[in-house]
Amino acid sequence: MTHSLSFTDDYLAYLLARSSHLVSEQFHRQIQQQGWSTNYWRILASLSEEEGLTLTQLNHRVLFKQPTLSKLVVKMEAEGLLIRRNDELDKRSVKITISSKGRALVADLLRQAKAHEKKVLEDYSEEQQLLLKDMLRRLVLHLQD
Amino acid sequence: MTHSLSFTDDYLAYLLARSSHLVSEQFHRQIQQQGWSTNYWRILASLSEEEGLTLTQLNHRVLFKQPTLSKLVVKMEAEGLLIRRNDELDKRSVKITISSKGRALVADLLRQAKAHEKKVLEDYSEEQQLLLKDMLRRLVLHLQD
DNA sequence: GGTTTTTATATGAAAACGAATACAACTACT
DNA sequence: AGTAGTTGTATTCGTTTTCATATAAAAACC
Repeated sequence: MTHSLSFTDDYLAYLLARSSHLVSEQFHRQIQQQGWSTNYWRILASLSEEEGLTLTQLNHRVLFKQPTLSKLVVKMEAEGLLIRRNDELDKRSVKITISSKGRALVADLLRQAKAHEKKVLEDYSEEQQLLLKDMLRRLVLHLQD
Repeated sequence: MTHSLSFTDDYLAYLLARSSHLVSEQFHRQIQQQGWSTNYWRILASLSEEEGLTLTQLNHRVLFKQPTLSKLVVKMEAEGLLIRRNDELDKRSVKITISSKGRALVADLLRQAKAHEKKVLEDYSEEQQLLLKDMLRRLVLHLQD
């Protein structure tokens, strides 16, 4: 005997948008109170994992529009959070690397992010957490081709 | 023997943001090619389920910022997609109802959305789909208090 | 090699957004 | 009733985002 759901309560895109929003909400406020934008956080988190990404590669991770990222990255370089340099092999490309200042900042934010996630998931068993994340990872893999 | 994951590949907020983005992406393009904004879609979809929502209630569903929704709703009224009227009981409130024009549009979009979701999930078994959605629903419930 | 097409990034004008605030109406408290 | 605090919506204005396009380099084609 299944309970009948409204469209939105059974619509995957909405469930994802809503849960994504709810999970990130408080953390984003937390970051903003420290004077940092969530865009910076996403960019730095991505850069902290891989060295010398091009703008396009970085954009693939942060999911912005290309002109948005282009401008943000210029701004962040001016603030000393990252370094842009032209690729030797492909002279159209810009390679972006996190700076030591950026690294220090992101280390702090990473700690906060982990702490926040822990709190968000505190009522979930280890198993449930793994299951949830695993399903999402598979969904991402399935869709990003 | 667990495979070691990078931070982002194991960070719930990112997995949600990424899957949300991927799932919605194509459908949003599809809507935009028909000349409609994704904001309109979200608003109309919410309105189609409940009559006479106030701006605040609607905003709770569409997850915008209040000034954004306030402006959008005025614009949409001018386009005949919805009706705004003052609440009798609480004269501060604006009650928003979908119009017949809005209803016709959303009916079409709802069909497209369902078709799109079906395609997104076509490789998933019925069971997996239920499991995924159920976990997300529970996450939303858990977080929205 | 020259031409066309595609790819990577930047830029400028226009639109959208959002923080702060204003204002009006409601609630709670005395 | 009067006052203080809260809530619901609109508006202003500076910032951010985006569409469209430019530019330059690389790739593909003939």
